[in-house]
Amino acid sequence: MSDSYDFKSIERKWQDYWSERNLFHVERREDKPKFYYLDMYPYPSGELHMGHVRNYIIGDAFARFKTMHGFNVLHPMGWDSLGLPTENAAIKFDVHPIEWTARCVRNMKQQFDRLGISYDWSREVDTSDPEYYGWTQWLFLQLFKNGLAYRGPGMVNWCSQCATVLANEQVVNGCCERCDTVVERTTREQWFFRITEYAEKLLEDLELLDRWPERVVKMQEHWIGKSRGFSFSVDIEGYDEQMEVFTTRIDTVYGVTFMVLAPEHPLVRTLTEGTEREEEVRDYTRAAMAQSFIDRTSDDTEKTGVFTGAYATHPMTGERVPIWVANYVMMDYGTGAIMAVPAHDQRDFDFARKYDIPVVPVITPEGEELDGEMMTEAYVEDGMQINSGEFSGQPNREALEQIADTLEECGIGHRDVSYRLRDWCISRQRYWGAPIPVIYCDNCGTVPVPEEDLPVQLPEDVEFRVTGSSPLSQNEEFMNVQCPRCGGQGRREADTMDTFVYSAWYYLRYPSPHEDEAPFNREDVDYWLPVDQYVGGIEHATGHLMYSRFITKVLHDLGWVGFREPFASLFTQGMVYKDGAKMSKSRGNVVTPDEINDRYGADTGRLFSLFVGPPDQDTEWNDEGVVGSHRFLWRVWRLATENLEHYESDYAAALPEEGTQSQRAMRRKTHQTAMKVTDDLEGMRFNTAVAAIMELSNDLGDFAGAMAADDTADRAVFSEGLTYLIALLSPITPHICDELWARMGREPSLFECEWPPAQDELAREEAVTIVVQVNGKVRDNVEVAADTEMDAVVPIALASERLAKYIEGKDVVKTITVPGKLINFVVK
RNA sequence: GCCGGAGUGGCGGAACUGGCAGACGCACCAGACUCAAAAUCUGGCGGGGCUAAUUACCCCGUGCGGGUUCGAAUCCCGCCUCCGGCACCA
Repeated sequence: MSDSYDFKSIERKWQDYWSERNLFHVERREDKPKFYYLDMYPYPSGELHMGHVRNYIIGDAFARFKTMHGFNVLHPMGWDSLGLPTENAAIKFDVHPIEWTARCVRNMKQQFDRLGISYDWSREVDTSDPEYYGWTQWLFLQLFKNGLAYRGPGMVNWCSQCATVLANEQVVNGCCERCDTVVERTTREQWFFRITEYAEKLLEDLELLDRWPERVVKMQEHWIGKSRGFSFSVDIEGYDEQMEVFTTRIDTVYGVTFMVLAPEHPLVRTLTEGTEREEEVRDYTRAAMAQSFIDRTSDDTEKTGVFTGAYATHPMTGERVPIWVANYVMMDYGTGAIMAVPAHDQRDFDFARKYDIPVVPVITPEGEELDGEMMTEAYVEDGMQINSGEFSGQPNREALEQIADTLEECGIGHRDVSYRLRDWCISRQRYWGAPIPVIYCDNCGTVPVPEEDLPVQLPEDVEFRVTGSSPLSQNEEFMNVQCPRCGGQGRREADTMDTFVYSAWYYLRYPSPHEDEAPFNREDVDYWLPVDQYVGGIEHATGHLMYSRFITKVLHDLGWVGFREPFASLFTQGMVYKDGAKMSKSRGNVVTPDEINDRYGADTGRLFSLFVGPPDQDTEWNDEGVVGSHRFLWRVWRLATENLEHYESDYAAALPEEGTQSQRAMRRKTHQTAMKVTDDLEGMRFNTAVAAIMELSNDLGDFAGAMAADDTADRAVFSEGLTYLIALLSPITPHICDELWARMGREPSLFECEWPPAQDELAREEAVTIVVQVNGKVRDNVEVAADTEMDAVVPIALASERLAKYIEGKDVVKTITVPGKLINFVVK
C-alpha cells in the first residue's frame, strides 16, 4: 500500500470485499425497523450518464446512511426492459431485443458496481424475463375477471406507417417519433384497463400522500380532473335517439341557443345520413379529425363548425335548438356533446358570433343590463337570473340547484360528475412486450388464458422489424391455439402490453423476486411494503405513478395486499444539464460515469453529484467542480494518512474531561457536524451535509497542524474528529472511507458500523456572539457566555464605545432582545 | 388561460420557525515552495465611498415597485422574467 490516494485499486479492492462478503443482501428480520428504499428502475439503454448517476447516488448514500442508522434497508434494482425503447434500439442496431437487453443489462450492472452502489442483486427484477411478465399477465387476468380490463373502441394515436398505437409521449409535434408520419386520432379496438372506475379513489387518497411533493399531487389532481355538473338528455326532432350532454352550468340552460357534437360523435352520422347536408358534414368532420392533433399544439385554433340540419328540443322551453358539429368539442371528455350558451361561455360566444347564432343572456351582473346583440364577450361571473322562466330574479347559484332539482324530478337528467381521466389503453401492436393473455374462439368469443398456462411466452423467432401489423400475428405457431374452453380452434391476441403495465407493480416483486406460486409472497410484501422512500423523475408524475397507485388499489380491493398506497414518501430528483440542455445520448452532451471513474474515481463522481446542489433541483454539470471534489478527497486522504501515528482507535478513555479551549472547540465542531449531517441526510440535503463535512475536515486539519504530538488529550480529540469525519463521509464516498478506516486500525466495512452518535452537551456553544443593533442596523457585537441572561448583556452593549456615536444625545425608546442572538436599541 | 417552481457575488449554491446576507466549493488575484511549471500550502475575493496605503469607518446591495415590522432574501400586496405541467375540460 502506497501513501498516494490510488483510487483505482482502492475502489476495486473494496467493491470486491463487499461483494465477497455479500454485504448488501438483506432478509426480513424483526430486530430492526425495516426501510424500503426504491429508485425508479431504468430501461436498459446500455449506458448510464451522470444524469442517471446522480439519481442512483442519492439513493445509495441514503440507503447506506439508513443502514448505518440502524434500519434493515431493502435497496433493490431492476430493469424496465420490455417495451418500445428497447425494441427501437434493437431495430436500429439490428440485434434481437433479447440479445440487446442482455448486453445492456450486463454493461449497466457493471457500471452500477463500479460506482459502489449497495444493491441487493439477488433481488434483481427484469421485466423481459418470462418469470416476471408471466405474473404481469396474471395481473391482466385478475383485472379481466373483475371487469377492469376490456376490449373496445377507443380514441388512439395511430401511426399508419408503423401500424401501431402510440402513447402520447411517442407523439412529437403531432408526428410519430420514429417515422415522422402524421399521427391520426382514430378509433380502434384496443385493450383497456378501467382506471376511470378508480378515479374517485385515486383522487380521494391523494390526501394520504402527505409526504409527496405538493406539485406531483397537484398534477395528479388536475390529471384526474373531477368536475361536478349535470347530465341530461334532449330529444332530437324526427329521431328516436336522444342526445346526452354534460354541463357544469345548468343555471344557464335558458340561454342555450345551439347544441354541439364533437366531430367524432356517432350521432353526427345518424343525423346527417341521407340528408342534403351529408356531404358537407362528412367533409367537415374528416378535415376536423385529420387536423385535430397537430392543431392541438397551437395556441388558439380557430373554432369552426357546420350545421347538421337537425334540431334538438330545449328541455325547459321546448324551443327548437339547432345541432352543430364543431372542432372545439372533444369526443373524449364528458359525453362529446354540449349545450352551448354563448352569452355565458367564451368559446360558445366566439362560435356564435362567427356563425351568426343568437346570444341570449340569462344572468346579469348586479345593476346592469346585458344585451345579446351588443355583448363583446361572454359574461361568465355570477349574477341574477333573467329570461329564465320561473327561475328569473334569483341569484344564479340558487337557481342552479333549483333547476337541477326540477330536471331531476322530471326525469330529464341528474346531477353528475365528470372526470378528465381516460381509461388506460394497454395494447401495443409491437413485438417486444408481454402477449396479452387472451384467446379468440369462434364459439366461445374472447377467452382468457387459464392461469396455469401462464406465462404466454413471447416467441423469439419473429420478424419484428416489419411494419404493417402486429408482428406476432405473422407467427402461425404462436397464433394458432386450442380454445381452452371448447377445445376448438382459437387464435391468440397478437397485441402486447404497454411498458407501463410492467412498471405498475415491480415494486411488489422485489420482496420475493423468486416466488413462483404467486406474483409475490404475501408475508414478504406485508413486511416490506409500502415503499418508505421512492425516488425518480418528475416526468412520471401522471403516468407511472398514477398507474402504480391504480394497480395497488385494485390488488387491495381484491385482497392481495393490505395497503392502498404503494409509496409512502416520494422524492423527485432534478435533471442534469450540460451546455444548457438536458444530458442525453441523442444530444451528444453526456458525461459518463466511466470517464469520471477513470480520471477521478467513483468516490469523486459520487461526492460531486451530491455536492452540486439540492437534489430536487435541476443542475448544470460542471467539469471544474469535479476537480474540487477530487481535491477534497485528497485532503481527507492526506489528513488521515499523514497523521496515522497520532491516531488512536481506542481514543475514548483518553478524551479530556475539561480540555483546553482548542480541544473543546474541536470536539464541539465534531459533534455539531455529526448533528448537522445526520439531520441533513435524513432530509436528503446532501449538498449541505457535504459542506458541513468539509468544514469539519478544514478545522480538523488546523487542529492537527497545531496539536502537540505527545499530548494524549490532543491525540484523543483528533482521533475522535477523524473517526467521525470518516464515518460521516462514508455513505457518500464509501471506498476511500473503508480504506482509511482499515488503515486507522478499525474493522471494516463502515457499512456495518454504527452511525456516529452526536452528543448534545458537547455540541453546545459555550460563548455566543450577540449582535448589537441601533435602529435595526448592526453597530457592534459582544461575546458572552452562552448562558448569560440578556438583561445582563444590555448594559455591556450600552457601554460599547462603537455604539456611543449612535446613541449619544438620543433617547433609547425601546430595547429588543432575542436570547442568544441580538439586542436592538430603538433610539430617537 | 389555469396550476406548480425558481430569480441571492464572475459561477454552483448557503442562510433553523423574520435576527451579522454570501457557509461550503469552483473560478480568479497575491504570496510561499520551485531553475520553472504542475501539485500543495497561506492569504484575499458583492459594489461603492473615505484613506498616500493598511487597519478602522461609512453607504448601497438577495428580479422590480410598494407595505407590515425595532428589524425582511425570508411575511403581505402589485408587477417582471425564466422553467415545468395541463390546456378548446363544456
